[in-house]
Amino acid sequence: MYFKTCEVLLYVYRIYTKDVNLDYTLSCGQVFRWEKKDWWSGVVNNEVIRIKQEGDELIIDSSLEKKFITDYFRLDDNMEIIYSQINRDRLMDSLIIKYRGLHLIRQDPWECLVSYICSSNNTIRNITNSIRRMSECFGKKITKGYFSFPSPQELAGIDACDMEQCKLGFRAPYVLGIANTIVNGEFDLYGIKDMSYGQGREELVKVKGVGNKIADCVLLFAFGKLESFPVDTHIEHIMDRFYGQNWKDVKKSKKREEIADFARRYFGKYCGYAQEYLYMEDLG
DNA sequence: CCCCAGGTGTCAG
DNA sequence: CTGACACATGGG
Repeated sequence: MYFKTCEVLLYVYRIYTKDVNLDYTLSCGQVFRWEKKDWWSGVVNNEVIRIKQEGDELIIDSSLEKKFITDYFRLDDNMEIIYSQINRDRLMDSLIIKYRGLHLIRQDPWECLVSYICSSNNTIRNITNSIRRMSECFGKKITKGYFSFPSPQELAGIDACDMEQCKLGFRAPYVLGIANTIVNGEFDLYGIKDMSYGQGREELVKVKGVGNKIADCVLLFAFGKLESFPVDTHIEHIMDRFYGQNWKDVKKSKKREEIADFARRYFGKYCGYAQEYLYMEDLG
């Protein structure tokens, strides 16, 4: 079904789903460019998407087709199997009940990488504002108030002075540096898609500004490596609280890696999903 | 003034 | 190899 408005061809269609909760999915902190009014609206793949949920169906207003939306929101994930695998104790059982339908999202690798570079020692509010400013300053205008996220090419030539308005602070040189290494062919970000979790991580941590945690975020949120378990302050906090006896003798500098390894053993190959439910819970 | 925020690079010991 | 510290920006 389609109709014409403001000289732009808009398509509205529905997707029937099971075990999807759009509000949890878009507000759990994994993405930074979605906003909820009546509908959720965001920019993905240089297009505006408006979407809302009515019961078990998603109503989508976008020129992006159903296949893209299904892939982006991982609507084909078999949540019954994933839940049964990660549901190892009372805590996860209660989180699955509480946040049922929270899906991981399959983000664009470049936008995801830059977003999580911005996340280091920062607040979600500041991250969101920086990403919005980068889009407004260096992306392309799509429609009123909506800008694409700037490509590596669009950021590669930019002078550090012109980046200051985006308020990335000490992270700006990392972002500009990575954009340049991608454009000149030194770093093949998109090639990581075909690598194993371990190989991809090795490649990502070679990048200046990317450590284990940011690498794990990109591997989970962009490349769909569900065995990735990013450990940040929130995850460390909640994991200490419920499973802390398992690493009480581990040195502080090794602790986050130990937590991630424990989670892989404990929650299994879909532990990335467990991570997002734990993160949601610790956000409060 | 202090502290902290989806961490990471760097540098003495 | 380990721990301490700086790194911009914004808010409590």
